[in-house]
Parts: sequence; C-alpha cells; structure tokens
Amino acid sequence: MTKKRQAILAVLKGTPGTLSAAAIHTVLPDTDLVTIYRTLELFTKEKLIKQFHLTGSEAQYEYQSEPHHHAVCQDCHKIIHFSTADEKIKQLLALENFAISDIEMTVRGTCSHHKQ
Amino acid sequence: MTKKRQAILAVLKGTPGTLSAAAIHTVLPDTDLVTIYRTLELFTKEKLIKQFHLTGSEAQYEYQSEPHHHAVCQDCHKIIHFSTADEKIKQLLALENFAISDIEMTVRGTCSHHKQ
DNA sequence: ATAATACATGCAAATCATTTGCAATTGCGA
DNA sequence: TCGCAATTGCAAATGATTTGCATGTATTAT
Repeated sequence: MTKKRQAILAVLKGTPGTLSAAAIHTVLPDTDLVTIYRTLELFTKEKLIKQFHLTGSEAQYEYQSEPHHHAVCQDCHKIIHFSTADEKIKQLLALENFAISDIEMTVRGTCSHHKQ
Repeated sequence: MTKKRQAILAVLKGTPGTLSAAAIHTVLPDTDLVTIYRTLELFTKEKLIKQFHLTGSEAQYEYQSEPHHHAVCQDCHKIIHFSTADEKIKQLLALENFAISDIEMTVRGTCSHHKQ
C-alpha cells in the first residue's frame, strides 16, 4: 500500500456517495488518471471498494461500508442511496420524492462455466 | 416504423436473451451500426425495449416481455435471467450452480430535482 | 551499502463503445 | 409529381478505459 494508493482510498473513505475515476483525479491532480484506474481495479478485486455501472458513461466507485442500493434519476443522474430492501423501497423513496419507473436487480457471482 | 427498424425489433423479439448493438449488427450487416444505435435509443425511450449496463463495456438490450432480473457471471460474463425476487433468488440460482457474491439493485426513475 | 529484482507510476498512444455532423436518400403528404 | 421532413450511411469526433513502454521507487539478497 503506497502513499498514492492510501490517498485514493482516503478520498473514497471520506466521500459519502460514489466517485468516478475522473472525480478522484480532480481531488488528487498529482496522481495520474491511469494510476487511479489501476488502483481502482486493484481495490475492486480486493473487495476494498465496489464498482458500479449505473449509467452508460463513467463507472462509479465507493468504499464498501454498509451494503446498500442505489436509485438513479433518469434526468439529472442524481444518485440516492438506500439500504432497506423489498416493499419498503417504494415508501422510502417516496419520502425523497423519487418517482420509481423501474426496479432492476443485478446479481453478481460465478456460474458453473468452469468445472475445473 | 421503417423496414430497418422493424428488422431490428424483430431480432430483439426473436432473441431470448440480451443483445448488444454490435451483436445486432452482425445479424443485420446491411444496417449501419450508427442506425442501430439510434434505433435502440429510440426504442428504449419508447419503452419498447430495455437497456442494461451490466458490465463496463457494451450496453445490452432486450425486448420488454416479462419483467425479470439478471445474474452476471464475473468470470465468463454469462447472463442468467430469472424472474422471482426476494429470498427465493438464492435457491433459484443455486439450481443453476451460480455462486452469488453480491446482489445489487438499481432503481430508475425521477427525483425531485425539477419542481417546474 | 550495493547490486539485482520486482513493483508502481507517468506519459503517450491505442482501443472500445458510442455520439455527432453532414450529405445523400428515402418516403410520404399536399 | 414536387417538396419537406425524417431516415440512413459514412466519416470523424468524443469519452472512458486500457496498454506499452520507459522511468522511478522500493525491497531483498549479497
């Protein structure tokens, strides 16, 4: 764990929401964007952080604290974080004036493709 | 609804899983990839089809029949489709020999950013 | 402490998916 | 049929991410 990597992790830990690689680079302009990408890939593999592809453009990263979900505004791309699952989602998000048009779930893991 | 658009929709309707823009282009090589992109955007806005960003690379599209969810293998990127939500997910995917490492939910809609 | 080796970083350039500009074409209504 | 608007294709631009390679830094064995 080098100084640069510590700095990147610190930025992620110190940010409540999600961050893109470019966003981290504006906070740490002395660290090359390529280094940031490589570090984020490393951290993701080590499960220190989580990577999300919420939209078609930049990936979003966040420090893995409490597991939770995301609501993305289709107009302004604001991301609302929430932790309770199930039926309560609608009530919870209603409090935030969020009009749900679709709930989409992605399960990640490994399938039976390799019976080594 | 032009002929080209009909053909693109037919490919999506005739495919059980998801398709990328490039995949559609290999099925319909006489339709320019740009036209495919523009048509997919159109269909997505009209809610004829659904767009997914399951990984960092290509977006996946599928005809909107039954609402369901996706399990993505982190190694081979195979996509398993399933419809039952909640606790049964684990049992269902266990039958497919899918080892879940993470369940991630994305809610799409509109937040209160515009009080026009 | 020094040499040898491995790992981390930065820069430039490549790559991949997608979007944009613009001209040519098509289709459809007056 | 004429004219206008929408559709398509080609080329090029863009945005995000990755790769190659040379340099720098750290770590270990001698």
